[in-house]
Amino acid sequence: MPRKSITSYDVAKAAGVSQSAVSRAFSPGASISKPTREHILKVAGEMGYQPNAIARSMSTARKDIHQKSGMVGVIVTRLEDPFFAQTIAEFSRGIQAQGWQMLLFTVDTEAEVDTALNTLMQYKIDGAIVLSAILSDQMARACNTQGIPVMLYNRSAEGLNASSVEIDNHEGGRMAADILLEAGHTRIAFVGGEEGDATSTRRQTGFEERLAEAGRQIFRHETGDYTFDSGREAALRLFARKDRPDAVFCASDVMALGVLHAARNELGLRIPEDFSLVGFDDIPSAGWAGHALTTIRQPVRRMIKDAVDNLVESMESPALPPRIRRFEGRLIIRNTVRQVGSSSP
Amino acid sequence: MPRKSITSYDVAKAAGVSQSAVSRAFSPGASISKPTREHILKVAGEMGYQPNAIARSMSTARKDIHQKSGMVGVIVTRLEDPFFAQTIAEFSRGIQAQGWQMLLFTVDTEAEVDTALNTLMQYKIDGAIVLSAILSDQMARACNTQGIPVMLYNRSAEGLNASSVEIDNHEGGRMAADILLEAGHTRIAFVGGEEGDATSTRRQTGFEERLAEAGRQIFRHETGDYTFDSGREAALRLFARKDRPDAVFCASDVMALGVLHAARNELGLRIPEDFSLVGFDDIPSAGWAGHALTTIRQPVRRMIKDAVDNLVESMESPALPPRIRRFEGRLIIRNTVRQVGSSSP
DNA sequence: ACATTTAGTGCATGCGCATTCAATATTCAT
DNA sequence: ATGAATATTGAATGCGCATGCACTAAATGT
Repeated sequence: MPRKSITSYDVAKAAGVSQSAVSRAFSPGASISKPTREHILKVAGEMGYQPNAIARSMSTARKDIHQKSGMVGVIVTRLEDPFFAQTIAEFSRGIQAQGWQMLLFTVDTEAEVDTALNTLMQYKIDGAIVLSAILSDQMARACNTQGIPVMLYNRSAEGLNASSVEIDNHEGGRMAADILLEAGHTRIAFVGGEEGDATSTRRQTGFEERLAEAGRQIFRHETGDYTFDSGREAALRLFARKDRPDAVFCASDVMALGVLHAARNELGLRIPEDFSLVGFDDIPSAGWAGHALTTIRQPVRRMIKDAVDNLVESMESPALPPRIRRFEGRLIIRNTVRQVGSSSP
Repeated sequence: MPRKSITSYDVAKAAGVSQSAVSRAFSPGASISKPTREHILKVAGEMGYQPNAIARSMSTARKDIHQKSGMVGVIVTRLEDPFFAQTIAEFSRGIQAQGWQMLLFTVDTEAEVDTALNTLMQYKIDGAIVLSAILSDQMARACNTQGIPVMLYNRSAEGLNASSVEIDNHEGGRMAADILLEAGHTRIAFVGGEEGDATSTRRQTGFEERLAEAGRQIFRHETGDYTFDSGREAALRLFARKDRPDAVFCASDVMALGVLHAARNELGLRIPEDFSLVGFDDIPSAGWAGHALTTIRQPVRRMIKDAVDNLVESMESPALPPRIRRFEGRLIIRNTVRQVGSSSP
């Protein structure tokens, strides 16, 4: 039998003060004497009173200032993916550390982002983070109008009047090509994301650019969807033919691991003896001893700290202009690329 | 420059009706004529009006009925763990599918759960889900008083006046012992969670019980913290001595994979030739070809659907009594336990 | 045709809090 | 000690919406 919860009036009555006093007791920096505050806090504690964040949000909706809810909306796809899991975990900690709450919305396709953001905006979020997806011009403008800063993570916000934090995908692609070329590979395959996927496309472009500089081009191109299985299937297709690649670059570690497991344990191939493999992201499992995947590392911690800090700044000073930030990846050499000088298979 | 957002009054004026009419237009089942509703919806659409969920929540706080916010609080630890990532992903979809939003709170230790729940309650969540942790009696009672149903996932709510959904850990432990005994193992090690961890303890108890029935006991006991590295380190310790185990049961797949990688790739051991390995959970990567980990599967999908459905019911009918539900795990036989009849190492 | 129900609408109110304003208490400077 | 500046306090108000209530228009019954 749910009972009405305790309000500031109840506390005020019990403490023999006005409701205003109670409100002030719970507002850091408010004009109230120390003894009064302590007394109220004591009484409130005994009664188990907690200020109602919803009501607080209501009453801060004044003039033309956007009402503050203390919540940050986060929109994410494929949360089960290790890369996003890690990302969300970091975001959650970062957001909480700054005193905000995280309203999480999962979408299955990029097309749902606008709707999701709309829903979250009904909850008067103070800011939004969109992972690996982009919003429409229109939606970005709507957020702008409402004074809600938007942070795109893992995508560029160019031309959108939003902030963004991402890895330099183009340069990352170049790095991958670099090490594969250096190892002397000639039949280099690429496993990317779905047609039109911005991240994959950038990685591919950088990869091809570097290849071209060496007078080469992608030997074969397979399309996946960033899942392990899609990597596995790509491998099955790649090695089913007579003319096999001697190296594979995957647009993500998860897909690379799919290739790795399929190759070693289903096709009986050796890595790097039979072909070299390079991933992207450096998720935790890429470093597991049995994988030892050579990959391009994203400085996730730093990127997320930067994203959170920037978003918080924008939430606190709505006038701040958006900022687009690109981080450099780093090649992590492990054991899936053959050493220079080894003989070609 | 943030502008005041559009309110129902603005729409009312534009549509030539009262604010009440606008409110009714957006409330399914409210008393309003079809033409009026359609006209209002049209005008509202043109103006970009969206009802303010915060204000809506405020005004539904009536009488002694708890105010509804449309938000479900979710408290989680170790979101980066594949098991939890998958769990949260499912919960998120389930909660959204039923029209609720998810307010996510990450904690680092079980001790923070009470505080976290308290914070979430300030946001007037309509219900709470706590993953792999337990709340204090006191907190449970507080939720009860406020009419907030609590769902414990991966923990039993026995004696707590809360609902819970979990796997039968005891029986799961027995299953693991079963297959290991059947394979003829005699020096069986256990890698569990930290001292006092309820889940690990239950799995261990069931495991030992079955072992005892066969006149055996745990050969060696190692303690981990459910991370890959802790599994790896446990393996290093287990196989550093002369008297090595011939089988290892880990309280989680992640730790089992730590053991597997360390054994195969750092210690040069073969699985299952040198020792058998059994995990728990059946996370996606357990099934990867190169792992092929024999494990106890949790019917995650079903469990989460059950948890969400039950919580939603409780949120909609506050009088409903809590319900404790235990699911049965299933042994998934893959390739990390030696076949019966093979010779002992 | 008239009484009675029903549907549709607007007005007024309150949810719990922060905040402005005016009133009072306290402190400080001289 | 005494006026001025400052610190505390309470009363009153509004945030945006849902809803009880009163009232009118339409629909139904006899």
